[in-house]
Amino acid sequence: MQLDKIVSYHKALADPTRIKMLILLADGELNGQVLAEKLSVTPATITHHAAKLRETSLINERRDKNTIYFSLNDYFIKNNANATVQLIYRSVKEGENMMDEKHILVKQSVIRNFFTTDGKLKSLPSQLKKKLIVLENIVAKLEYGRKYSEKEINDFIKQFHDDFATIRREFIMHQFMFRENEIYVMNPQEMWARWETLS
Amino acid sequence: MQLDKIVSYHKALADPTRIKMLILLADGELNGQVLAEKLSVTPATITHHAAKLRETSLINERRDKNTIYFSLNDYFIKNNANATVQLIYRSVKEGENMMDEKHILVKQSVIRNFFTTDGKLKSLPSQLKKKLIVLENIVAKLEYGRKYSEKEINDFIKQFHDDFATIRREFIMHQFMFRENEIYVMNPQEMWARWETLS
DNA sequence: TATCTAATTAGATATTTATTAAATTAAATA
DNA sequence: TATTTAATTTAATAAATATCTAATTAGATA
Repeated sequence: MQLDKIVSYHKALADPTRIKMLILLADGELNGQVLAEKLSVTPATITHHAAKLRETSLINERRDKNTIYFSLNDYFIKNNANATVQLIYRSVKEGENMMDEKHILVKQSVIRNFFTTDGKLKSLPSQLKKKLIVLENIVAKLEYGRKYSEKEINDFIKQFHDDFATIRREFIMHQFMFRENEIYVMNPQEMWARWETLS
Repeated sequence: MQLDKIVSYHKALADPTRIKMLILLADGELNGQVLAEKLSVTPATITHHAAKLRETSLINERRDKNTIYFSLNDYFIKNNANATVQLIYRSVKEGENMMDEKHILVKQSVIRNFFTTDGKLKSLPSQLKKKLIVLENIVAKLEYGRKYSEKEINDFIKQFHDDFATIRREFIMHQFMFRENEIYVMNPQEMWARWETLS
């Protein structure tokens, strides 16, 4: 029954250590030892919490040799443009009242670092959070509601970067756009959800 | 610190009795005795849970003589347009109650009208509410968590209707599924945020 | 093979919390 | 005033859970 899923979901987020884990992971993947160190708990405690977060699909895991790297589940980022995610993205280690301005500064800094002065994209950041800022900055220049052909999208992206195929794929993967029958449209939710999440 | 607020918020929603209370209150205000009766707990338990919901501003109270009526907090309604609230409201808007079977009849009626006896879709309803019922009924037959190629999705849909392209687009548009890089997956939220499946 | 490292499991403990019965409070009414 | 009704508080209990230490597992490497 879906009631249990709702309760499990909120239980997963109803613990300060787990929220802190998510905040740390929002900055990039980390393994158990490092999480334990940063949160001042033992690795066993991390295992315990990771299990809870995994059960509700909030994190992913990747194994490299005998180290397991945890990361935020993209789903979580995409579908939770609410206060919790805002906290996870803003709060972090800095002071709390600076968060709003701080985040805008971060965003401006990312844009400054990854775009040339005449608006071309130098390269796509590998860090998820920065990548989303870059993609958002590009997609925001599309006309909302308009349908684009694949060629139009390619031409549009080429204004910013030659590798239009990669960026077009990122739009779809991160749901900045939908594609159907070779026609591309912006995700309508994009207009507010993404902004809430990132700004 | 803001972290505590977030944790408290999720703790408040991390209990089945409290979620049920909110679902009941979404239908209109109720007093403690009635809530206790409907939820099969004692009034003392309602007092306990009401305190938790009040602490996180999820409910309001109104006194009339010596009866206290609880209701959902407007703030909660307006500022929590997330899956949990949507579920709480959806269940009410459809005249649905956890103990009530009326919504199942509505769904069965739609399914009877739009599907043939051997499970084929006659046509896609134009009315949104009915369309969602139909789409839900189809998508529920997919394996949760499995990744499907475009061809697999097409073949799957063709079991129900020839116009797989339209239906596939509807899946994406209404976010019953995600597509990433030619691979389709069910929206994980589907598991609990949308209507419960028939079967 | 033996050893090292990261992660998990098992067991124990302390804390939180959901629930109830019983006592108490607060307000209305006969 | 005495009674009734709804809600709360109190005290007790049971269940869940967060955390730790110690032991164990799984992989990689010397």
